[in-house]
Amino acid sequence: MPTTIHDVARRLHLSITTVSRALDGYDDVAADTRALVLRTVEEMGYTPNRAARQLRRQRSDTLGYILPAGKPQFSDPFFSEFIAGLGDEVAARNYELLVSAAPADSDEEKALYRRWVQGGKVDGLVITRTRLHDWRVQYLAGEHRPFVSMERSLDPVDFVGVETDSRKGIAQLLGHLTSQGHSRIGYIGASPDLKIQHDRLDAYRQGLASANIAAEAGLEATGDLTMEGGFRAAGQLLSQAGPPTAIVCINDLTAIGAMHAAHERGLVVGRDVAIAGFDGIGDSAHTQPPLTTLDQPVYNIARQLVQMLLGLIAGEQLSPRQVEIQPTLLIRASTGN
Amino acid sequence: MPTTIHDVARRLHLSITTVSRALDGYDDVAADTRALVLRTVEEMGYTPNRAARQLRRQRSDTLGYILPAGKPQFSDPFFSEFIAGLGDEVAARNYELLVSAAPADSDEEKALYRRWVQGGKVDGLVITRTRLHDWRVQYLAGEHRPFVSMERSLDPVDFVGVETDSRKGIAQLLGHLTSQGHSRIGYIGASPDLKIQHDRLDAYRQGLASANIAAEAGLEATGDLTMEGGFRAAGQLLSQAGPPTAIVCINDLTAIGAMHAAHERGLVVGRDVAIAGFDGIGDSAHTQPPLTTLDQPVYNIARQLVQMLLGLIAGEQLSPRQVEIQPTLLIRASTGN
DNA sequence: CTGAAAGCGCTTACAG
DNA sequence: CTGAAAGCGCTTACAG
Repeated sequence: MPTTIHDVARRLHLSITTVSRALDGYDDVAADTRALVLRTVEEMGYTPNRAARQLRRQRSDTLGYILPAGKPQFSDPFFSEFIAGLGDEVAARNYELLVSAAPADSDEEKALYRRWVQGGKVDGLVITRTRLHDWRVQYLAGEHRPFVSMERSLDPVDFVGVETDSRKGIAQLLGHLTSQGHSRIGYIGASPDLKIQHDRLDAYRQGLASANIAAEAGLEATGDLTMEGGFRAAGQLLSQAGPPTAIVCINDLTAIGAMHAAHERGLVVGRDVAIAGFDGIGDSAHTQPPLTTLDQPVYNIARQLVQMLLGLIAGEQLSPRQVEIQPTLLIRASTGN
Repeated sequence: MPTTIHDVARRLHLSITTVSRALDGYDDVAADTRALVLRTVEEMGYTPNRAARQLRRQRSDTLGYILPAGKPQFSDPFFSEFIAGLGDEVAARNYELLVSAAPADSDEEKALYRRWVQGGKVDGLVITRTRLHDWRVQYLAGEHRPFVSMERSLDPVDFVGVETDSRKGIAQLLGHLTSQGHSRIGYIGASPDLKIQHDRLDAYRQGLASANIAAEAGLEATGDLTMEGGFRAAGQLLSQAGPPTAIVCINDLTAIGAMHAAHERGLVVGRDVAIAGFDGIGDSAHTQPPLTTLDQPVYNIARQLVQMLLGLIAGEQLSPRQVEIQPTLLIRASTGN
């Protein structure tokens, strides 16, 4: 049986009230008493029972994050870094992080969100891979539950969170590619429901337009944010008549898969075909050749999201409520020298 | 304010006792009453408050997992896959998974374990990256708190968990390398505190011995399970006089870093130098060249660990209490054709 | 088959 | 400066 506050109080011939107040730093406790309590608590290895505290305080001191998808997408290093950021910031603020996984827009996902919110498991939630019309956003806003999101959906909701500006970064990347002489530039995206697909495809088309290059439907392919998806989509692009000489990918995993497809066809990436990604995952520096990518500070974004969410929970007036991040173009050998 | 059991009971003119019993599937509730309760609960979107249930039942229905290390190691895909396995199995069993991260053997790590155990946050814990003498193991055993581990420590404790047999796999790998004509075979490991380092270095030496190759201290290097560490250690091995023609690495990340170091020296991996890893992370199939590795079914190991842990918590007699896993040698281009 | 009551371990007005 | 008491929302013996 773990030690309870009663055990501590009994040992010291104090009331549990005093013990509790001494621990929580109230200033109406005698300095001697507080010191005694702290010492004894340390000695006895007492930690307040979280469930009791939570029930009484009507909050859980826990944030929730539900990863999109089961196994495949999970292993995107993007998420490892993201969770690391969430975990570190949460720990620094004495909160806990509850993590689970469910396929995007599935019944499991809905059940999980409902259980966590209605069961009071979490005080707030972090959302990623936001969809254009996102059930989660509408639900959480409707329940008046604090949440922050990476990327906004189109739902008419007052968002708090971080948004990556794909537009400028991709324009910059296309500038780099056209300056290298590329004019047949393809794009591999993902499901049209995703906000990032919406933004990045749009940015790609705009970038072509401002370089006076006509868009071609045959140069746009669809993956699923995984290496496998990138591999397949690049296979299609590269095996058609008039293949692209450069491919812009929605994320790094897609790009790594695309590189693999190019290699398989005997193409030398960086010489015969240029390939670029988005995210700047750690592995992107270690591929062969190293991958040109639009680097997002994922770890720091995660920490910032936690800070914003805790601010929301504390009822602070945040400003700004939306932080815009500019990705950094890292030019590496996969798009020539 | 979320709906409580009182709201449901009031609406139905029933007692909270009956509502609770109907929901929990007790068989002494009239079929009609149960149906009514279930329907109403669905309608009102009621979910029992977890903190209250937990406090009353004296258990949390939550398992805990604390990742080793802060940022760097975290991004090992090994852990993403591992957490995915934990998450999926936990969800299937209606448990929750609490995840945090702390550097191995640090004060933060100790504080976290103590907080979770003593505060009743978790009913049981999963341990990985077990050290030869592991504080966590001793602590949890001393507190009689259920836990399972991947790899056993040398502590005199009755372990439940999964153990990968490095020996046979590495023997097999060395057989493969010597059959390719290699006799100068190096090894890149990690901290000697780690059980896997202990096992794999030992297996490497034994494998050399049984091939009648004398061990050379100069062919053994130390990394830290990251690409960076592998890169540095391989740099040392390859820049000495009489460099190895093959390198066995403690894990895949180390191997990927080592491949990078070889490339940088103008060596063609698979032709000029053979490099092999351990883990079989997804990326290992997509490196250039693809990486020979000892594949562990990480995702399934994680699921199995959860099953074992839930068995322990339920007080079942497990058999076997230790499952031994044989890794599968995947021969790919990084060790020749 | 249903309900009244106790109690899990805390925190926090309130009284002195 | 300290303590007695209420109550957070459940589950579960117990009584009928």
